[in-house]
Amino acid sequence: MAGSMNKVILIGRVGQDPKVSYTSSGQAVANFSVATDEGYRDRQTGQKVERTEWHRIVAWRQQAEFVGNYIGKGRLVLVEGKLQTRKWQGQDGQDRYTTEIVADNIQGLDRVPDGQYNQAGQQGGYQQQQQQGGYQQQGGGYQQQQGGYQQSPQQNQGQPQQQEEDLGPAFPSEASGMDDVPF
Amino acid sequence: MAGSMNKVILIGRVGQDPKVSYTSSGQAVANFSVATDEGYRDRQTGQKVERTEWHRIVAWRQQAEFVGNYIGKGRLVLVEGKLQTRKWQGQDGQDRYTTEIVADNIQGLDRVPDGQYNQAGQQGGYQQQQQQGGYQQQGGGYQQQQGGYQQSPQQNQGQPQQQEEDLGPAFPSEASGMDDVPF
Amino acid sequence: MAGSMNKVILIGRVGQDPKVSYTSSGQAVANFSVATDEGYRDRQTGQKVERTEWHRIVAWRQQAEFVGNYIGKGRLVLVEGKLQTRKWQGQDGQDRYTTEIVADNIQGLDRVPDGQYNQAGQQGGYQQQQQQGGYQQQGGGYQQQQGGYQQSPQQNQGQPQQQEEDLGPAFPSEASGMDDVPF
Amino acid sequence: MAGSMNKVILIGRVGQDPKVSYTSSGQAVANFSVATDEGYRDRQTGQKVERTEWHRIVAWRQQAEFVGNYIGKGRLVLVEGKLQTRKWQGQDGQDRYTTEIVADNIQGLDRVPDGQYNQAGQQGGYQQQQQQGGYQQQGGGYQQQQGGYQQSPQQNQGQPQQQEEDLGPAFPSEASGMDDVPF
DNA sequence: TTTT
DNA sequence: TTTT
Repeated sequence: MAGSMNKVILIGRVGQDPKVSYTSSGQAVANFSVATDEGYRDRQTGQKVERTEWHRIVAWRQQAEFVGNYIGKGRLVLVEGKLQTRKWQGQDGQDRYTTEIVADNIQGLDRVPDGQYNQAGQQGGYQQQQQQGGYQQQGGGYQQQQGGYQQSPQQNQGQPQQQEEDLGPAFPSEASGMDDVPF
Repeated sequence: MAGSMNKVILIGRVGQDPKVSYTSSGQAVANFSVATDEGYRDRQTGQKVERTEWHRIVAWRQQAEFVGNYIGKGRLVLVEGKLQTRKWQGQDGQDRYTTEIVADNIQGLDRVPDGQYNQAGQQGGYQQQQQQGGYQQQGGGYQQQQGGYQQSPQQNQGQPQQQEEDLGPAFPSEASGMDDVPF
Repeated sequence: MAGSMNKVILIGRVGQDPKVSYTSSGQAVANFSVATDEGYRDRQTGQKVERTEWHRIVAWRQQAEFVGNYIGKGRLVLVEGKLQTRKWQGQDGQDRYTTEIVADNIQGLDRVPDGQYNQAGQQGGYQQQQQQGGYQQQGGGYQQQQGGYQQSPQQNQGQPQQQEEDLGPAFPSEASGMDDVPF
Repeated sequence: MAGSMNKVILIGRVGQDPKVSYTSSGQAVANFSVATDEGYRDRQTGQKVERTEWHRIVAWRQQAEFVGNYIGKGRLVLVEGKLQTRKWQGQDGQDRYTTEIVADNIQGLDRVPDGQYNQAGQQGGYQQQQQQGGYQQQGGGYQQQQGGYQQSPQQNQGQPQQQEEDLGPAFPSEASGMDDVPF
């Protein structure tokens, strides 16, 4: 713990509207992806190349609520957090590993599109927020989705990241029988 | 490229002596793991818990040479770099993804153990260095592994800045002929 | 040099259009200020307070040219660099110290206002750029301003930062007899 | 507050044993300096030059206590924090400005020298700690300096989060009764 | 999957 | 001096 630092700072664009869910103990968790771009000169051709890197972001509790209310597809965001690699099991029973940035600071760096944010703090509960047009599209939470993980594995074919199952389970102990999911 | 940042800063301990190899075009590449520790208080038990996170580091060219000469198992290091997720194929033919920190700044933060570093710059070539006791354990590089890696060059299509043979499988425990590494 | 890091990362708003000048050896240098905001809760009153911190930024060469062409008052910017404290002499002959961020990475995070940027790279020299409406307001450079520093000390009274003399001399060896300037 | 980042990360050596003091409201505050080194190649002579930069660090409350107990002259430390420029008045009545890093994360990166740390947590109060050889050299706090600092409380108007007596003059060489510090 |  |  001393003599240790695990810090990530990203600025990039959000790929899809974040998924906000709730654990069985009631903790909010948000998952989304951020793209960073890098320009470099190819060493062989000498040409400029643009390269996009995708990052998986996880936010908890108040950060997750903020994400659900204010962060949507296409927004430019600042994400500060730490790296965490989590183990889960593919359908073939083999171990898979996914690395994510667990965010402790998320900020929007551009304007919230008109009509797309939520007066969350002023108006009350989460259902209310959804009706007002918050960014999050899924409020069902993992508890209600547990059945779903095993019943509809085919949903994830060819749609790597934005289905319910996209990240591997948020709480691997609560899930089993996941599809193979890339990144 | 503008409005983008992809930055990682780690301070931690090196898990095993780095592997230094050379691509077929002669580029040095070093691979090693760094552990960061985090103390936190468990929300349910209220107890302090120590958690170790392992990070995969990749360094190229001069950084790789430096790593081979000065960075060994157990050293406390600073690593600054960027996140990069790379796709590879498991033995079952399925896609796997591995996230690494591509380092552009690596520094040792403690003393080099006596007799364990190399007067690289003063004495010439790489073979010479090895004989003097540099940290790297594998100087032969991936050339010896060609049977494994060069059979499927198409795996790396669309992976800029990475030679096909540069990094190998993400989780060495699934592959033959490599040392154990911490993850 | 080893075991050392000096890193600053700022995201904030540019206070005034940057000043771009040239040293006698022809190096471009840009100076500007960036405001960061911090919200905190006052420990005594319990109220939320917004606090603005101002940072002095210096950029050299290509970064300075970029700043002159694309960065103007009010823009949201990312600045990455290192801290540097520089000594200069006030009119009373006493030493003064000014801390600046020497930037190696500057990016605009919002849109360039219409008509306010410069096709610098495509159209040629610096005079040309100015006529096309680049952000920088001063192309004279320090060489031509050396006389001015001593001839018009009164210009700076009560205008702390955006006059020619505002930063203390960029190259203290080339200047003398400066006003007392607050940052 | 949103769209804002003010972050500093330093790794360097502590210049002198930190000063730990207490504000009149009982808050601990630690002040010390950290040196970072930078090697660069002179553009004119082509020679390698080593340059040392000194940074002023301020830590509050628990961080300050930690500093008093574990951080001493010569230690290699990690400092993470934010930039803050503070205004004060020189003996000539003129405004001076000092930029400091307000630390929220301080870690020692090398071993604590034998006999030089304090079993603070295990043994109780602060006086006890001092007698056991903690690093801090000044436990009396600014109370002893009231003659100098409390005469002009109005100097600090508009300086949130800073007690009037907390930091003293920026450049101790200009003030009486303080140790030499590196800048 | 984003965006310029 | 910026901006929300």
